[in-house]
Order: sequence, then C-alpha cells, then structure tokens
Amino acid sequence: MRIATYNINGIKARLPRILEWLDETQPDVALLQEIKSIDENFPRTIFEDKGYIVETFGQKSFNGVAILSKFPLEDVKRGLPGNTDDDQSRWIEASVMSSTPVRVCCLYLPNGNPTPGPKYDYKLAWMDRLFNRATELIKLEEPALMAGDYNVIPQSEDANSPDKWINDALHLPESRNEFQKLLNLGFTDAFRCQNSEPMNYTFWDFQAGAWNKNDGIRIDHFLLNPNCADLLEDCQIDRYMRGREKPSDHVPIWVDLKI
DNA sequence: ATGACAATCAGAGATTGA
Repeated sequence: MRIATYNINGIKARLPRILEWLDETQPDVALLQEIKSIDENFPRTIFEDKGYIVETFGQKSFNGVAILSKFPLEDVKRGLPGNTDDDQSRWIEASVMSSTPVRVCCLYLPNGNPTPGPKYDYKLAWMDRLFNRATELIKLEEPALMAGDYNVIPQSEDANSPDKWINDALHLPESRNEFQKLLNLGFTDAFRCQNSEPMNYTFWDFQAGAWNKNDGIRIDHFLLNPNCADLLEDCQIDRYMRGREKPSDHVPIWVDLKI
C-alpha cells in the first residue's frame, strides 16, 4: 500500500498538478495540506470519479487538510485534541480499512514565524498537543503514522543553507527538540530510515531562485509507530513535481508499506 | 536591511506562508 503526503498550497490553483500526480504516483492514500478551501468548495467529485473516498477538514483561505483513500475510511476525527479554542484546520485522522487497517494522521503544523511572538508560542503549544496524541498512537496495536508538513528542519543536513535558518521557527532548538521528542517516543522518520544522504528536500521557496539553486529544506515527514515501521518497504520524494508548471512550493513524499 | 513569489479574498492591496 502506498501512502503519500503533499502540501498542495491551494486546491483551486493546484488541481491540474494533483490530478497528473495521482496518475503518475498512484497512491492508495493521499494526505493533503493547505487545501485553502472550505469543505463545500473542495472538488470532491473529481477525486471520487478517480476511485477515492474523500474526507476534508477545510477552512476559508488558509490551512485545511484532507484525506483521499482508495480504501474505506472509518472513525474520521477532525482537529488535534487538547484545545477546544483552536479554530485552525490542521489535523485530520482516520483508519484506512485495508486488509491490515492503518491509522493515518494528516497534519499541517504551524509555521511559527516570526520569533519570538504569539505565532511561535502557538506552534510550540501545538507541538505539545501533538506529543500527547503521539503518546497514544505509539501504544496502538495497529500500524499508525503521522504525516504532513511539520514545518521543522530536523537536522542541519536537512537544509541546503542551514545558516539562513538559524533564527527561524523551522530550525530553532525548541522546534527541533519537540520533533526529536516524537522520535524519542519510538517513531521512525521513514525517509531517514531509507536514505541517509544530505540534499534531499521537500520544499523550495518561490523566491530568490531557490529551486534553481537547490536551496531547499526537508520539512515534510512521515513518522511511523513501531508496528508501522515494521511494514516499511520504501520512502521516496517526488522531487520532479517542483519543476512542473505552476507547482506548489512543496513536493509529495510517500511510503510503501507491506500491506 | 529589504524584498524577492505565490495564493486567497476581493475586486486593491493586505495577509499569510517558510
């Protein structure tokens, strides 16, 4: 089974890219972030016609996450637990009912800039709530994963120009420590489990010719609980998508599980 | 040091992103 994650930076602007990508990469499950759409405006029938079940947690203009699945979805939950006042749509999870059910969580972690400030405080508080949910997922008998745009550069080798990010919310010690705490719980960074080479990125800024200079960062991640990591076969970044016409600033990343 | 780019909503330019 192939599960992908992709920060699309707007469903309306990216629809042609997503459709061609679904045909090329053929994910069974696609976790989408930054759909920038309310649920009512998400073009669900286009994906249903391709054989996907569609579950969205949208928001006007900003944020918004969605799950596309060729398998039935059960027990869909919207919103990261721990703060009923949080009105930002950044988390959706569901059980993918394949022969072996998999719990998939689709996340769009807050950026956190500028630092210091309320946005950084919100990021760190969100990561604390993520840690709490992660402690539950690690104990599950069933395979489970958390994937999406973490907005965290885990190590210096995950940035082409680490110096630029020293004071950035994506790279500051607090953010990286919160990410490391997830690994310490027993989650596996699927890409790093498969590939130890530097210069593998998932995001290149639209500005300053970042793509042409390969001035990227690795901030989209798959974290697998132990029962899911046991099933890991492959993990790849669809780098080519960044070179297409009207691309997102992120590219997809996917895992193949032995299911 | 600043802005560079792009998407959204709205219908210009501010806001957000990373």
